Amino acid sequence: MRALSGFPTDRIAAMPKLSTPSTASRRDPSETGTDGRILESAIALFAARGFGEVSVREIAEHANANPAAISYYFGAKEQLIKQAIRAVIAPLNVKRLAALEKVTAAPQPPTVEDVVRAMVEPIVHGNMSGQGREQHYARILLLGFALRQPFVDEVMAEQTDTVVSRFVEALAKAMPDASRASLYWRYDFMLGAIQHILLDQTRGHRLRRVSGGLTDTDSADDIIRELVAFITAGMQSARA
Amino acid sequence: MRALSGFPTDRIAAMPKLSTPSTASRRDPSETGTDGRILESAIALFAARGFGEVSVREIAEHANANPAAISYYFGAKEQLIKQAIRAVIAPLNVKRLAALEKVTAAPQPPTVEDVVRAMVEPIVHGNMSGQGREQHYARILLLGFALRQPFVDEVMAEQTDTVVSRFVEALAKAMPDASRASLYWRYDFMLGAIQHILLDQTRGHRLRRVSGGLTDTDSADDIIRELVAFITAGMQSARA
DNA sequence: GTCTATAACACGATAGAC
DNA sequence: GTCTATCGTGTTATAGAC
Repeated sequence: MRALSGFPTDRIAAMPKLSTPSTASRRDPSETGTDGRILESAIALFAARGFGEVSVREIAEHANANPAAISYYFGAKEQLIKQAIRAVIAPLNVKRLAALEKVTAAPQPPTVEDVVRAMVEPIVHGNMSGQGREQHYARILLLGFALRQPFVDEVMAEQTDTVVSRFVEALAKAMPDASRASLYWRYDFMLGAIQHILLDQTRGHRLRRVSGGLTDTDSADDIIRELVAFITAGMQSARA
Repeated sequence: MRALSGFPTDRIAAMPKLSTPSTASRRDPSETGTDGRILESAIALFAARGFGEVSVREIAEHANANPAAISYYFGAKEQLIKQAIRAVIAPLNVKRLAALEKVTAAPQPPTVEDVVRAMVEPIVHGNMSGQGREQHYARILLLGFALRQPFVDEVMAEQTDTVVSRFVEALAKAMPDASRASLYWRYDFMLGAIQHILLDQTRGHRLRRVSGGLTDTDSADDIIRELVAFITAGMQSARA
């Protein structure tokens, strides 16, 4: 029997060296150094199998590093998880906000579809590109939700709070008659729909199977087309 | 440091006694016996903290049973997880199908909203009732997705495949002009939106926080009203 | 049928040499 | 800055007494 271990919840290992001044964001790991390799391995392995199911030993091995290097660079496993979540979400947020900027820069207000596309396209393309950290977005986010630990909520809030408000603001411009409350609800529904369909790949293509092959959940174009149509219509519902 | 262990992936413990003939469904645990108490404890603890984060020792302790009793009744932890998933999904499926039956029994075809309500209301009420196994639906489902193990896909398929086809069938009656492919896509988006909003409670009421209190994610009525409006409109999108 | 006791093993973290 | 060796603790699963 192989025992799969998790991470500590009742003790926080002291972080050596790197002084962490104020916020949760410590120094970014270098791209090419040992710390960068560890982070990259951690993201890939976590995404594939889960935070608790992957041991730091295994991560070190995959990164051609020593187990002790993880403690050295990241302190405890919890910090490594936090960094992994941040490293996956951050680049996607840059793209999302850039896409939103583009559609809200014009003098005339954006359409609902413009705003929805600014959310959908970067996520779907990033998640399905097959390269880069963003390809693990849906899985890492899911694992973060599943973990249900305060430190996850912290890093999520740190990374996404401004994205939410910027998008809701843009939606309000596109739909001046909608209540702010409804826009927040619908923003959440949008994220849920996107997140869920992107996971179909890692769930044995369940939707493709039950639909008898009518849906190709490996096609980014199909997913985007269907998501945008559904969400745009949902956003503009007159009722509620 | 507390090591949080998972479950075996490379060996399946032999199942004593209970001969398991063909399918995955062994004998149902009794309601009141030791096996029933273990299952109930497992569901509650798993839902709260995750499959890998809860040990069988802890489950046994919570159920006032002996650790060995879990091996005796369920074999390995994996079987206990499987039973827990089944026990949470099954009663909800009964309610969903009953609600669907109700709206499709009439001679005239159901409206889209009728069908959407038949999906949304049982899940939201079940999940937010604060009692019964269904209250753990969203969490257990999420944890099953996160686990990404074939045996999870099996039990999910066993439990939900007929639900999908029945609902898509009903949607087709309500929207005779929509393509079957689009209905499958949209069914999946619907589930994603429902699943995601129900998790807000266990994520520190993130939506309520970012919306400045405009959204009450503890109100089943509010959630249902907003979900039904969004999904019904999304289902009827003309494009894509 | 239920429990005690334990086997066999993996984990995270770190001390200390280099 | 990196590695070896190890500590202490947790885990699942089971053998064998009752």
